[in-house]
Amino acid sequence: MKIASWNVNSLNVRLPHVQRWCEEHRPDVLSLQETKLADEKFPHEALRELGFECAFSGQKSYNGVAILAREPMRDLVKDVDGLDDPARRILAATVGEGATALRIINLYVVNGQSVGSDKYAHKLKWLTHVREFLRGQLVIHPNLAVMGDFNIAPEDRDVHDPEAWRELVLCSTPEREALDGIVELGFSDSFRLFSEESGHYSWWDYRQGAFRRNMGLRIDLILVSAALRTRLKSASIDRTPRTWERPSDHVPVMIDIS
DNA sequence: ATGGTGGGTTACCCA
Repeated sequence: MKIASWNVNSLNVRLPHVQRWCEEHRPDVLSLQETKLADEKFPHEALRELGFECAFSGQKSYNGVAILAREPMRDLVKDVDGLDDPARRILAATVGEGATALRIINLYVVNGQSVGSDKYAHKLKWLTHVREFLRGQLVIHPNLAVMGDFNIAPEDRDVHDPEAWRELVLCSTPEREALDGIVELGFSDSFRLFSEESGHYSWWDYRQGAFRRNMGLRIDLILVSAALRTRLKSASIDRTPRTWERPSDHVPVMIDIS
């Protein structure tokens, strides 16, 4: 069973990429971030033709998350206790039935703009509330995967130039501690169970030829619960869509579970 | 040196 996550930076623009990638990789579940579409504009017909059920929580212009799945989804959650946030950044859904049912939580974490800004403070507060939500979800749903654009590079080995990024937004110590606090609830960063080395990134700035020079960050993650970890067969990042015409600045990350 | 690119909308926008 393949589960993937991709910040598409406008599903309207990137729908052909999603179609192409899904035809090539056949994911069973795909979480999308930054769809930037109001729900009434969501392209569910095109995605149904690809074989997916769709759950989505969108808004015009900014943010927006969706989960595509081969099987019907239930128990959707779009808001979290304590977060009075109109931005559509969270979508939880249960895929499948019985013992193999899987809880998917799709996050588009607040970017935070710059260390010390109001948006940065909001990011840290947002992560605190999301952590409490995840703590509760983990109790109810042992087979849990939390994925998305975390807008945090977990460690220096996830950063192309750690010294240049030292204590900047996406890499600062308080952000990493907030992420650690989530992981310590009982998750594993799936990618790091299979690959230890640096140089593997999921996002490259559009500017200054950053992708060509591999000046990236690994900020798109799939966290798996302990129960799911025992079923994990692989975890990877697919750089190829970044080479396609008019790409997202992020690429898909994925796991394979038994 | 505050650039540069690419979404979105037509903005003191967001990444």
